[in-house]
Amino acid sequence: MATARPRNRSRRAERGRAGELNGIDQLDGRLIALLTDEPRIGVLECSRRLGVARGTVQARLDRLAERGVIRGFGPEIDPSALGYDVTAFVTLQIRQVRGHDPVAERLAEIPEVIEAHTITGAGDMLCRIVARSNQDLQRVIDQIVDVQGVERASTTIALATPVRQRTLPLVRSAAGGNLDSAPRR
Amino acid sequence: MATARPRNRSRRAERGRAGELNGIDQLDGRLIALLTDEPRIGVLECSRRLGVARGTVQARLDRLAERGVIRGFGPEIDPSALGYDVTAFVTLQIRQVRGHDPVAERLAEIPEVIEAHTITGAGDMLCRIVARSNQDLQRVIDQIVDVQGVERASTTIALATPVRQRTLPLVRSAAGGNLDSAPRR
DNA sequence: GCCATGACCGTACAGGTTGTTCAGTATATT
DNA sequence: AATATACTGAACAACCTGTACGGTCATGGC
Repeated sequence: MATARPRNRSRRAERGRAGELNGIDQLDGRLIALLTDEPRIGVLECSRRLGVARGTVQARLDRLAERGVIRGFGPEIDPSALGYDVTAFVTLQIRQVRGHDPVAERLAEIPEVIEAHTITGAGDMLCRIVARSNQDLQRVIDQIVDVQGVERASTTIALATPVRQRTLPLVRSAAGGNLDSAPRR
Repeated sequence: MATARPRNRSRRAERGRAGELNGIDQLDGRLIALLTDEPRIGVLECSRRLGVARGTVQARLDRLAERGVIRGFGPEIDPSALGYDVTAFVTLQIRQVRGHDPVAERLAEIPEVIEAHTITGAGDMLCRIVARSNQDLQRVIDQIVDVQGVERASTTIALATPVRQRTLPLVRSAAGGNLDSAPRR
């Protein structure tokens, strides 16, 4: 039963030289999918589930990490479990004197600012913030408005999150198709 | 040198009965901080770095996971490494016939929709989406507008992300203060 | 057609880690 | 004073990791 499993025929064609930059093949995709819903399993277990050799999984993981596709395996913290039940988006108007960066630096010092982007359109920056309550939200917003360079802030509260942050569907479509579990074993 | 290390005096006071819901003490915070910037280290290594017994780290992790503070350790995927270089925020106006949910379900079927919230204010929903290029963005937006119930979509492109999604500062302030590395050992 | 290359497989070994259990000690609560 | 909880330190077997090796196969250049 040694050579029963057919090799992936035209792998090199997909990854070899061309397409190496963004390439993600099905195995990569399945690996990511597997790790996404059972993150604590090890390399060996992955190899068993995916039906490939351990070294292969190891190599794939290394390459995915190296290419930056997998940025890390840090713990995902749920702010609401820490008492930060309110999420809001704040659009900032910024005094166009010295650009966004000094503002961003100040924003970064506010723990409740979870994320900040510079944007096109009506506003200049968009921030995601959290707070312990609507009252607390006011406090956070005040802090933001107090930042040098911020002219106006308009806030929108997130009521529900029907689609939670996710990337798997993206991986799935980048890998081309169905990433369901293992072939056998 | 057995009992040299002073115990954390008033731990029970913080966690015991009251405050148990959101409580995160400094050790929890340090543990999370540690795992955040070196996610692949194991329980044993954590215990060494934090200067506590292995069982303690294990217990803390279990409890944090159980309480939902740590949602998981899934791989963080960088969409831009997959070729999705463009990030945008789309505010949706929804025909108020049957609520948001049917719309959310449709949105969830679009891989490029990374996140979706229902919101207060001018719009009804706010989505974060990604695309391979500005052209591709048009395609994604079209898909969104095609969703039954979506009346209008106004899009804002994220140009830069000076503050990347983060939760550590939150943990730091929830745990009360400085979470820097280990005490000794 | 031949060979170098890259990806994969299967195997092997040492060393470290995990899961688990246990008794012992300190602190806060009753 | 008794009890419950949290932590320590130690022990054990089972397992996994890092690493290395030789072997196979398909691709692409010579």
